[in-house]
Amino acid sequence: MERRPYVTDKTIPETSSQENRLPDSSVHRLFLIDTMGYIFRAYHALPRLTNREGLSTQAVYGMYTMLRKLQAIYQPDYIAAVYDLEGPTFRHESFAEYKANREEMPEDLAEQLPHIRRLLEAMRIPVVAQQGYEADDVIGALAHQAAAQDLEVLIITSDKDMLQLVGGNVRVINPMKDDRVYGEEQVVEFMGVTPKQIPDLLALLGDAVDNIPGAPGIGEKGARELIAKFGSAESCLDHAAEVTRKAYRESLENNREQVLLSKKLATIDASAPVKLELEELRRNEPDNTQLRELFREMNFTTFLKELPASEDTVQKDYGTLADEAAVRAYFASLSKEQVVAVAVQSGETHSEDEESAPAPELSLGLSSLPEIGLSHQAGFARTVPGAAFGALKEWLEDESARKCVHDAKSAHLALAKHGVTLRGVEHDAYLYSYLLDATDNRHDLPTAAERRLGLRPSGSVDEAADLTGQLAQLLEPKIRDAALEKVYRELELPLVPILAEMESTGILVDTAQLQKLSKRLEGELENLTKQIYELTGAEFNINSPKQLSEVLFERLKLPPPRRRGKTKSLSTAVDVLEELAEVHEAPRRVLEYRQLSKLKSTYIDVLPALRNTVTGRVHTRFNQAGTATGRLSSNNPNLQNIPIRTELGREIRAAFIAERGWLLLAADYSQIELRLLAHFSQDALLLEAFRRNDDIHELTATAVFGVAPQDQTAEHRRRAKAINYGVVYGISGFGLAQQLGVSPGEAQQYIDEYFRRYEGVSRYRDATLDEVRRTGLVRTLYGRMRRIPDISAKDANARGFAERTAINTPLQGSAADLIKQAMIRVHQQLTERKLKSRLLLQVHDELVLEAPENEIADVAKLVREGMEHAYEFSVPLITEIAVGPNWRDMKEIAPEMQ
DNA sequence: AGCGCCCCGTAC
DNA sequence: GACGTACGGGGCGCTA
Repeated sequence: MERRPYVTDKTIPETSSQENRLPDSSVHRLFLIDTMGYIFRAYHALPRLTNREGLSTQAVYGMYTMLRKLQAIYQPDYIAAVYDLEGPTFRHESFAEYKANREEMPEDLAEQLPHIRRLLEAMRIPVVAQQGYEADDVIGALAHQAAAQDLEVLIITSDKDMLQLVGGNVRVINPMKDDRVYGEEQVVEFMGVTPKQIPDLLALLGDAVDNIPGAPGIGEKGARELIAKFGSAESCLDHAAEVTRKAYRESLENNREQVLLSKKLATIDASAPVKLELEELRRNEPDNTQLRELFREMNFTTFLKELPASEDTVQKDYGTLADEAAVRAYFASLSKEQVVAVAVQSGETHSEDEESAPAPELSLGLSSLPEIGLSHQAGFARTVPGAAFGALKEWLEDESARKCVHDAKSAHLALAKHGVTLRGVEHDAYLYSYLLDATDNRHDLPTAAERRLGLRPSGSVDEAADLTGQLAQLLEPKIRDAALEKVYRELELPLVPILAEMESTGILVDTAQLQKLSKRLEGELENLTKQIYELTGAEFNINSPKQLSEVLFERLKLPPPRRRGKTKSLSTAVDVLEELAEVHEAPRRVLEYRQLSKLKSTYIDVLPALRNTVTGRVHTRFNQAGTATGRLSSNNPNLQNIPIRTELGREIRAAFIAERGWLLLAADYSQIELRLLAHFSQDALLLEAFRRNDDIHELTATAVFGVAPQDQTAEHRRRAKAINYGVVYGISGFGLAQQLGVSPGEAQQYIDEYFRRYEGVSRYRDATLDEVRRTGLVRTLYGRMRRIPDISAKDANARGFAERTAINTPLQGSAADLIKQAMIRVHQQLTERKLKSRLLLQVHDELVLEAPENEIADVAKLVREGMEHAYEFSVPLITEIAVGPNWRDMKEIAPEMQ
């Protein structure tokens, strides 16, 4: 390697004296790293950092940052990471209590140590340690020998004790403080004594960390003065009588042996029997492959990007199956158990002729895998041409042909377009990735390949199959280790074809109705705009909160809200405007404008545009890997947030209609999360209430406000309902106050009373939080998991959020598990009974189906049974079923009507 | 022009 | 200063 010139002005702070600069010479340089000392300090100094599997990583991160930086600045020729070994040293022999009050190493630091060893190995930094000696002594001995050979020695440490080694060619850098180089002059400047006097200083001062006693009553300032005056600890003791200050004099006189012992303990023993083998410490080029692997595991994406591109991203040469015979031969060559990774690419080729329909195009990549769980051989993928379609279809539809895919739902949909029903999928790397880290919302193949394999795919279908196979091999054992097999096998995988079918069915939307609505709103919005301009005397963009805030609070000087947004401007949120509406007409109009404009732009004008021209229906996409709790999400369009609360909103809902001769059937779980709370907490009051089918909000109003049901007002009920749901959300006084519009103090009283009355819920809350603190994660009914790393965060805000998440996720997530199970049961029944009725939508606690009129009765019964008995709980589940021509005008079917 | 963030509002 | 989970529109500032 080319030698860099010695340290330049740029790398050494100007503030220090000339001594701070290393002499410009051809002398070789040695780094000696006080490894454990640095690790401890980095661990405590840096904010907690974890990878996506919950492993703490900040010490590894700090270590690499430090090494990278210091190596770049100082370009050492030789380097050694010095460690302590377990076991007693001569210091323990002289003083039994030495380091006796050391605390046990925190678990989340201990777990990082092996990875730091890997880091050093990957950076090819040799590790040095000597039984019976501490790192200090080993460093002392090595520094001593190296200095004798005229090497420049730089000791990397945050330990003040180590400054005693400074002198001549030996200097110290404290990377936790700055990147300054401490030579003799800086030590005197910093410590007030010479390097050689450091043990004397410590002899008086002691060291709480190492349990070295010192001379009680003598502090930093006193010790420094005494040593400066008398030169050494021994001399201080000999001249104790001359010390004027009484406390110091007596301490020196009474602690003579203790001071001498302390000095012995604080003195670094440069005679440790360790021999400097310079050649073994020569600095090497890092092993980038190992580093890449480590960074990927640690999730250090910025470091990953710095590394030179991986060699294995070069395009592999995949084979081709040229004709039907080749395809058949390929499948014939596979054993029955062989899992094959499949990647589907479905596109459309547009011919020159604009009029003709685009020709569907399908390409597949196949990669045969060794049995999942066994070691993976390099993926070998084959692209199959269209000519062999028949043979391929046969295999794809063969339930017994085991397959592995990434995003099975997309594969189903793509193949369905070509008349192929995909069967035999066992492994879905997309779902594996999601279940392993639900907090991350990107699990697509390129992202997963980059994160988990460190590969940047080029995008070919054969390569996709290869990567799919590799990912599944990597993730499947992790699924087993994390106990996620149940939720995968019983819920997520069986759900895939059901969701695919729901998406492909779509729902009918009355676009003519929406267009009429759109016209009407357009006029109303125009009116409101005019009125608002008149009322405010300004023409501005009402859609801009920033401009609106300026008009309301600067121009009109309306009373500003206490709450402001994250940016400079004051909040114009609904609760703020409602308050202002009492003193000015404009905010009222703005609220109306907002409502109309929101509904128009988000739903009314969007839905017709998203209607499929072929089916005439709207096909949402359900994301099965998009939420942290296990819920589905819906987009393009989002059909899980269609308005229901306002009259105008319900107009939109009315545009969702059934086919001629069919009806929509909607089935809702009643208060599902509160029932789950009753089940998990086993709270006596809640259990009893649900078993008797009592009104749960009424019960809470009675419990919290002490008002008998017959005396309760609507306001009592409203508050009780907010409290009940507040508990599910991980309630805080502040949040409930916000929701109810009462003071935080009052809200807190409600909460306290709630937990006093619902003892079981209170115990459940405590137990859940305790468990999260122990395990760092929560689980749902089916074992779905979510990591909560911030549960022990120092930041109270972050910790509070973690606690609320910890309470909410098992409830919301179990409700998600439950309805997924119900969907599987309902779908199973519909298929088994060969009914035409079909699932259309899932809205978290609601299923929407479309049924021919003559199937309604059967379907209502089957849906009720499928939902209410999807899982047996300590309380009954209640489903409310309603039927109608559209999603607004629905009439309930009571169970006794069936 | 495209992207990402913020504010806001819809659902459960 | 947000009691939980989402998606999305418009504004707006940042990059190009």
